[in-house]
Amino acid sequence: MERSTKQRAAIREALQRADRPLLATEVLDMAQKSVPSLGIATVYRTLKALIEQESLQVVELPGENPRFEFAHGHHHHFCCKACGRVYDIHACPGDFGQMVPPGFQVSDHEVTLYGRCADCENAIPT
Amino acid sequence: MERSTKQRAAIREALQRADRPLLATEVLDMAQKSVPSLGIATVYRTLKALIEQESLQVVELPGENPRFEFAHGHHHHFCCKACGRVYDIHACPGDFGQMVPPGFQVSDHEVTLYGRCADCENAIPT
DNA sequence: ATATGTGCAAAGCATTTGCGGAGAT
DNA sequence: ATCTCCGCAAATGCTTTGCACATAT
Repeated sequence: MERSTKQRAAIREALQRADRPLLATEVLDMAQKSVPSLGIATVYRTLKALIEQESLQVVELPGENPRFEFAHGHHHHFCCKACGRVYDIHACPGDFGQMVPPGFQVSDHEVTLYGRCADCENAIPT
Repeated sequence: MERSTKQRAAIREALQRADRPLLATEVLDMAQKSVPSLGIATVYRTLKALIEQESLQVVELPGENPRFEFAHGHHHHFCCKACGRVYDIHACPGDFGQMVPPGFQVSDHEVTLYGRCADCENAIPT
């Protein structure tokens, strides 16, 4: 990732503007507002490069395509079953060391919560 | 899932024999030992049906293809970074309700732990 | 001027689906 | 006999890659 191009700027900006992890196609759609000719291949290439340099992190939810967001420390995610939006959760339950059998060493963990976000709770129920 | 066929028996048996969640291709390979003509489409169709009737559950680890195991209650998984094996963890941290912003409702959660399993801890370090 | 970056289209994978024939009931 | 199931191959959907042209340096 050496040269600075309008495509890369647009992709960065899309990810920065969003307050949530974005799908590759969402990055494309948003970035195409500044660079209409942008292709999906460039999006994937740029995402890959940003991940390799650890600027981006990947958010993988079961059964869904990967989402991408700028790395901002250890956090978890909440997925709203009603609207599908994924929110960052900055709280962390902490250590899981005592959950595992003796001899096992926990170095890392991932937590994903599911439910209804505030917006959907307040809306008329299905 | 009504008729009983040798293909379905073989697929079931593969999943039952394994002491760990299996990839679709692993199910195929194992089941083909009893039914060599078995096709991958039948594996996917059968897995899908077993999931729908909640006999099977899907284990999705970030960046990996889904694995399948017979449902056996609420539990989580531990993935050994050294050997790649996936272990069931039957402990559960419990309620995550206080981790989310006000108005959010948590109905479900998933926890994946990473680290080194007892076998790899005892082996010579990398 | 040169090497990297981009867009397009084709290729790769994992998974799903349509269809005619095989098999369970 | 009937209706479901199977295997094959084609179709999807997401992601990657090859190539020729564009462009940042």
